[in-house]
Amino acid sequence: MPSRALPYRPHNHDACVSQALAEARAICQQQNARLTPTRERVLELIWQSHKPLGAYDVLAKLTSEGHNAAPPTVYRALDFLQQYGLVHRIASLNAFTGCTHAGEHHTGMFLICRACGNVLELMESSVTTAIENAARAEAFQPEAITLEVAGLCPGCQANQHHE
Amino acid sequence: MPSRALPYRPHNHDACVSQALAEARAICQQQNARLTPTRERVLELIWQSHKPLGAYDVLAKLTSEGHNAAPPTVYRALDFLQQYGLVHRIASLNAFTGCTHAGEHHTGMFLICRACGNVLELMESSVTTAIENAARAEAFQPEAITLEVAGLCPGCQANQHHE
DNA sequence: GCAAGGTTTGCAACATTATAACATTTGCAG
DNA sequence: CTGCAAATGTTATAATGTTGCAAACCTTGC
Ligand SMILES: [Zn+2]
Ligand SMILES: [Zn+2]
Ligand SMILES: [Zn+2]
Ligand SMILES: [Zn+2]
Repeated sequence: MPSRALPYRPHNHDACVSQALAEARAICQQQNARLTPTRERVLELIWQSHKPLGAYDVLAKLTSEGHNAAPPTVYRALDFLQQYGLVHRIASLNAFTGCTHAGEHHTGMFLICRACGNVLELMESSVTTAIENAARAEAFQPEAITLEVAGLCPGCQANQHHE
Repeated sequence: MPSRALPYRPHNHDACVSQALAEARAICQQQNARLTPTRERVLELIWQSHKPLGAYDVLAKLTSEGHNAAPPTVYRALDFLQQYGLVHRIASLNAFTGCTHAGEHHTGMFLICRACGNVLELMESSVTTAIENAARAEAFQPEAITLEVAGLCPGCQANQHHE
């Protein structure tokens, strides 16, 4: 499996997209889930960049393509994609981003640049473990972790100096 | 400063509220911020329990008290309270909860019980540090951390067995 | 093939959460 | 008192997400 490019720097993003789509098709086939045209198109739209997309942004792109879509169309597709671990919802942005570790059963940690909007998803099992241990120390049984870090990506830190 | 009770178990919650209000008054006085009646009342309403309250829940309580309130009334008060670290917004719930470490300059970690809805705010500097280090390892400059853990609190884990 | 049953989609309406814009009032300093 | 900034009232609207039901569509067993 090819490694992922960093979202911040220019890269062959078409490769990101095609890799994500290929993985999605494989995962769905393996799990007997139907990656219907609408669902696949929504996934592809979300992967158009590394900036999370709002549900209504997706909706607008669909309708501009002539697709006869309404909010439930998008939310249902997003629900499906989340269920199979193909996209993540970023709670602090009310937006969705393609999962860069699909099929790996993980807890994502998201680095969100407040300047350029790009998101990098990390999979830091040590952080996840530390969080779970802190929860269990309070006798709390953790099930789902939302971990989102806002700040400045490397590129946007550099740009700060010029202003 | 008295220590905080765990939200899950029965406790003298009036003490939680009065402590929170006293701390809020002290913090605002110290910072020359005006804890106006509306703002103080909103803070008190949020502290009515350890379950986060939606902005419109607060609004409903205000109007039911005869207060002539509209959405901006509540959101402005909440903005103020957040700014001075007196309440936190829980992104995964679109709701607000009283800060149990007001004035301590911290990053909260929230344990959210999906069964009873209570929230416990932890201040785990080791977790925070681990997160920041993971971010910096990617040359990312972290500024704000959203860390919310959904699961089952001790009480609700026990109740699961009886069903 | 084809009927039955479950899944997916279309569609309309609605619910919830949050903000914008502008007028008015209030508190405070000079 | 006067003038200014901060806070609030008021109306409208934007942005995000859900419900309910009917139609279209697979798939599976016969
Ligand atoms: Zn890319
Ligand atoms: Zn950036
Ligand atoms: Zn309490
Ligand atoms: Zn609970």
